[in-house]
Amino acid sequence: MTKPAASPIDKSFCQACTVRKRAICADLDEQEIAALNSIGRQRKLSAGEQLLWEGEDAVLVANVIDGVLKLWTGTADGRQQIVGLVYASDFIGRPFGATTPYGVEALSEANVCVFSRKEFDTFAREHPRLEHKLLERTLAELDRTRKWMLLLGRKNAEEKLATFLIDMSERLVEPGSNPLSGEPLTQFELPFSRQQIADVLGLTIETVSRNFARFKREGVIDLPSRREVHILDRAALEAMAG
Amino acid sequence: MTKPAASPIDKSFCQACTVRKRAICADLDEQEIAALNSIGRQRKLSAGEQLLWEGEDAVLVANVIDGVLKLWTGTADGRQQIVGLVYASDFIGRPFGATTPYGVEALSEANVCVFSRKEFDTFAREHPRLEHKLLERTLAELDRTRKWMLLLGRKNAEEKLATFLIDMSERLVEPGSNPLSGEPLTQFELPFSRQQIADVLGLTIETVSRNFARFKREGVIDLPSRREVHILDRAALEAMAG
DNA sequence: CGATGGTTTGAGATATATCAAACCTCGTGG
DNA sequence: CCACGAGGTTTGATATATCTCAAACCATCG
Repeated sequence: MTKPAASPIDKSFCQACTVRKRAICADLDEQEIAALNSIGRQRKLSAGEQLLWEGEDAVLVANVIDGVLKLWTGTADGRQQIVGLVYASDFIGRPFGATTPYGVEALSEANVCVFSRKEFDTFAREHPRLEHKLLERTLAELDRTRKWMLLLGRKNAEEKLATFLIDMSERLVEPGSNPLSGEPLTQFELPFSRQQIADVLGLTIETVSRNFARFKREGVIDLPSRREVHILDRAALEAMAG
Repeated sequence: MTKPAASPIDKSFCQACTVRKRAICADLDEQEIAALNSIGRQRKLSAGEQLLWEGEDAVLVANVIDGVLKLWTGTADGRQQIVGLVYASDFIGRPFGATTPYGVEALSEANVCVFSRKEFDTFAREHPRLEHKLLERTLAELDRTRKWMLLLGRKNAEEKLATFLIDMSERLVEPGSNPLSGEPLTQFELPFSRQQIADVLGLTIETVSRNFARFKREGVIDLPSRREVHILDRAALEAMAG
């Protein structure tokens, strides 16, 4: 009903959206969705394409429809740290803030549902249910981020990589299956290069590579190709994660 | 007006609260404050006292009235990582969550304004302005935490300590003066032991101590006593922070 | 096929951890 | 008032995990 075809997104878009029930829009009714619809537009990103730059004006926010993106910062001399990974149904950007606090770059091909930050802010303030969803998500993300600080500050390379693999096996479940309730995967394809894994874990590419090799040698995992991982002995891996 | 003396906190309490204008309660009107008042109570913590334990049921949330507290996690074998520091007007605890994700311990004597988590959740859901404040605060905290990941993952000991000292000089401003608009301090007393600094930075106590000594030897800072710091050459310190 | 970019493997350097002892500081009790 | 003890801190000597530099390797794509 309601809006004409002038709407930036086909009005059937949100209804067809694969993450509709899991993203922050989940609690909105038809009318609210239509209103949100009218200020959003879909955008396709190719692997390696950057959506937001650290320090620039916070012009837009977005929902991830599919694909994987990294949030990153770095030092002046080029060292990089990945400070977050976002998957389908996750939210991107900095609402209620003037500047973007970190860069956002697609690691795989990705589709995102983009909003002007200011328009989104206004909409959010008028829709407490949306703000509540956003709050729950932000609180969960903060918990996850703080847990990662233990890894960065106190774990050694072996523990870091083991933790990373466990984490991936739990997060790379198919978008179809319900997110956290299911079983973790025993085999999966990493959407990251070795360098990106190093930038997540605060290690060098060589240390990552050597530990992968060792895990394989010890029979804990198998590596059929560069990006495929089979977990052969999950208990051992969990023990290594510390 | 409204409530009788049976209220857990004297109804004049919130009005007299020193963080009233800076905490998440800031946007509430008199009536709302009174309602919040009726579910909260003040509690005094002595240095070293733990308010929340990681993994336990999330029973309470709180506002910090004064003092400094640490948020921390650790590994099974006792390594510890401080994942956050909270000061006057900051919010503590995990609303809308079943378990407490990290321990909370007072580093100095502290006063906190405590609420049952469930009652607070209910109140928050009925008061979007409060939820909005909480959202803004959580988003800011997430930004700060992610910035700290760069320090933990990619900075060396010198850069870590320099960054820490700069950060402290900006955050330990008197509760009276307005929080972030003012000048950073050139001298201050750290509310942390060397071990706690090490646990913030992901270093050992010896490495922290050696770098303090070196900074002093190089004339960048002075250390009149164990916990006092004078910044003698802020520009140099900022350059070292990377 | 040959070039290219990412990855693995190796040898060596180095920052930080570890282990250990000496050193303050401050409160307590003789 | 001083000696003592305890906890935290500093300093030193050594070990080691991880980084750095460099070369070989491999997959992919024209």
